[in-house]
Amino acid sequence: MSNQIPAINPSYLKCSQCALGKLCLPLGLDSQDMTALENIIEPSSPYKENQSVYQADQKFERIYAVKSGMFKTVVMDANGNEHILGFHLPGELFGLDAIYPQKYISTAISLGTSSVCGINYTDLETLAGKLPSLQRQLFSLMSKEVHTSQAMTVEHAADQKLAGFILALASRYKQRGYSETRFNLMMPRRDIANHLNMAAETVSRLFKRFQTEGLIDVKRTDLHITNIEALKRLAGCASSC
Amino acid sequence: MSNQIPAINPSYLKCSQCALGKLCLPLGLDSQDMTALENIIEPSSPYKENQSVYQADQKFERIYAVKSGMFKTVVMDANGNEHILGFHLPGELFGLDAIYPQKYISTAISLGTSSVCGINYTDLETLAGKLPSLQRQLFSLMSKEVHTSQAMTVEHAADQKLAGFILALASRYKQRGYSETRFNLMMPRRDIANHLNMAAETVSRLFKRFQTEGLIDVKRTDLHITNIEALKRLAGCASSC
DNA sequence: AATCTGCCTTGACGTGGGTCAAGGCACTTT
DNA sequence: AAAGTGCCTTGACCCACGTCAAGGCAGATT
Repeated sequence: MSNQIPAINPSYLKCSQCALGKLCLPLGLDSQDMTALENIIEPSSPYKENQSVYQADQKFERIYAVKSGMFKTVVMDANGNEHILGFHLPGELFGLDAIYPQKYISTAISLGTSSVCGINYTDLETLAGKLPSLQRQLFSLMSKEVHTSQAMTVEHAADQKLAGFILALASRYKQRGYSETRFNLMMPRRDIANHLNMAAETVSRLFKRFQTEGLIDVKRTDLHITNIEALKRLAGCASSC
Repeated sequence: MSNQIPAINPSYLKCSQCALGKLCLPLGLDSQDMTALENIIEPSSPYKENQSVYQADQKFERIYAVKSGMFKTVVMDANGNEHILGFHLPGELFGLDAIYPQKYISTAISLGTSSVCGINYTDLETLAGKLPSLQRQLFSLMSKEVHTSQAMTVEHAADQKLAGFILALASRYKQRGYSETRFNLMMPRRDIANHLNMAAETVSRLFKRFQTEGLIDVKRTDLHITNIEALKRLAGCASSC
């Protein structure tokens, strides 16, 4: 596992040329402000599967925006058990939880080939002080992050949690302009189970049950939601509506 | 339940005179910046037990800092089940999760007699753009909030969750200059259970087990931690270290 | 001082989901 | 094409914890 940012690929330099602009940090910035932001962004060339962007306990320097692919953030408890805090899709930030303690809490790992933009946090703070629209967007994204983590704690039973997880992914893919009802999970059952605090066997059995009940259609990591309304009813709407 | 801020009590006006200054929003501000912050703070006179500061779905206008007592934030799912997202101690902010959606997600309710400072969010944003130390403190507090919500998702078994909950309270009381090992829980068993997604009976049985094992000493809401190291070992340190 | 009310405790019982173990399926390596 | 590897599925079993029900205790009410 590497914790270095791979060499810069010049073709990836500009937020203004990035398809994710309208979801990511630049949301709400005019072209002049966006240029200022571009000057402090450090795009990376792709990470291969299972490479780490940063490790837990490492000194905090940058926050990261996902450019392509998917990343997971993982913590280890005192007994050596790993726990996946979350999965991060293109346009989403990670590393925000490191601001307060000034060191990374989790280790960030790529799922499949994936790339990020690194943003030096000191520079970002300084720039946010100058650009009200950037400051506003940062507060907004951090607020969203708080909400997302809280929503997860609401669901109770295993079927609710899994339904909520699927719906949260669906809604995030939809925002990004992908299909809400058909997408690739990217991560293995074991990772889903770990993230939701259940056994991989339970995920497998629930996928089967959802399929029998006509809610979804899964084959490996390829997921098709066939009855989104019923899925929302099952989830109790906590993560989604 | 009221959702009005009670009339201003002049004796509560100044952050600079507030014992919580070093924990709350003013942390890191010099006296000039603190004066600017004081001008946008709206202190409230106390809420009685079970009064609401704001209701879910209400338009977002202010974030709140706890001045005294304790508040809980509660959401209701589609099936009408309430879930307690968190408890808020003096010097802690709540309402931050409303920034992104621009409406309150939860209802905030006082536990016992408690008071808050309201802070108009638009004014706060404007001021944060002018005062780098305030902007920094806001980002830092929001990052902490993200971390807290995430930490909760790590614990797994009921005994780990309850141990983690006790330890998190202990550490927050310690930060505030109160005893780390002896404090008042403020909330009934039912609220603890709800927050941790378990039955009130389980909380009762676990309290008893912890007591038998010499970890704690509880009588109603009065809690005494008698073996904090063992409690930390049990929790797996996720919420605490 | 007696009754009421809300909260907590304790016991009995049932079940959701974890664990263990075996096998299947798809992709990789040779 | 055969063997290997990793992931997923399925079944059997069992335990932690939820649910239900009864009782205890402390503060409020009269």
